[in-house]
Amino acid sequence: MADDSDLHTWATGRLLSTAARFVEHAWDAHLAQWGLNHAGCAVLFLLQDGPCSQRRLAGPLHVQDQTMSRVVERLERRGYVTRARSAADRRRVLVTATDAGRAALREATAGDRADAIVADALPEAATAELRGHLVTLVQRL
Amino acid sequence: MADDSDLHTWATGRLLSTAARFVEHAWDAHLAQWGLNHAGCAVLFLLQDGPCSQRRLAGPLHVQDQTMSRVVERLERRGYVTRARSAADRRRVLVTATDAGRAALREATAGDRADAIVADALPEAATAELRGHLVTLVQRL
DNA sequence: CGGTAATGTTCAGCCTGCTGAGCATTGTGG
DNA sequence: CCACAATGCTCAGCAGGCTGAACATTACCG
Repeated sequence: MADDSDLHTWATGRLLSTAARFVEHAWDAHLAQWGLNHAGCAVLFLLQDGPCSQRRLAGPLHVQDQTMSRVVERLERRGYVTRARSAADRRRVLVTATDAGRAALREATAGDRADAIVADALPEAATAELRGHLVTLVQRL
Repeated sequence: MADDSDLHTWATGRLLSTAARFVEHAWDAHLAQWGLNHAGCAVLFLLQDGPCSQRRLAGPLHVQDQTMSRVVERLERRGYVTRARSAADRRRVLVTATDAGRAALREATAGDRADAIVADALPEAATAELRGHLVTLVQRL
């Protein structure tokens, strides 16, 4: 309790990181059932629209190419994704979700479990406000 | 722009992590001038009240002991902190800020640079709302 | 056509986080 | 007093981030 009383004196950045870590941790714990985590889950989500190069996966997620390379490698090890050099442009690596990958994504995200984590701790109106401010923050940075 | 238009469809967790990463990155870039980062900076801040065991540093920051161990080790390498086994309880490691550490903290945090990062992207009222929701989230998780 | 720039991945290395396990010290109950 | 639990820290290893640098492929321009 002594900790939380000081919470208001923290820099907003630290507050943000801590909250993000907590939510991410809870989400990862749920995804662990399928050998997934938040990063891999986001990639599988993007792959629903069809195969995609690694760079085109990294962009929307605002992550470096090098980071994406390893996330995809891990997904490949788990058998949720296949990688193949593109025939049209041999620099590109085309990432494709496997049936297992699609199934895992479907099961893991069934019932909006992702947002339930936040929804359990925050009223709906507050969540909407929070999301709005976060979107603005991301867009401006 | 195509990326940001999809931002509203993201899970709140991903939104939170991305925003946190962005703010942290900007903050780290500023702290790099003194060979610091967000983690070390928070530790130096806590040490203002005097020497402290590593566990008592990890608690308020909601971080594992193992993580704190390495953050403090890094601060020690930079000369911002000294470590010594406690005489009263030889299990404890007493961490003490050096003059250099106190000076670095003072310079790095001068002018509220930490919150300026968020303040530049978000109006004051929105920041207050955001902070309120984050505090609630952390307390409930 | 050929040199140079741009593109897309990967490798090496660092940092913060986590888990799991080990180790020394201290506290405690029989 | 001594075995056993609790405490405080460290080591090993993994994962997601980042930077910097290398590499092959492709695009472009003189």
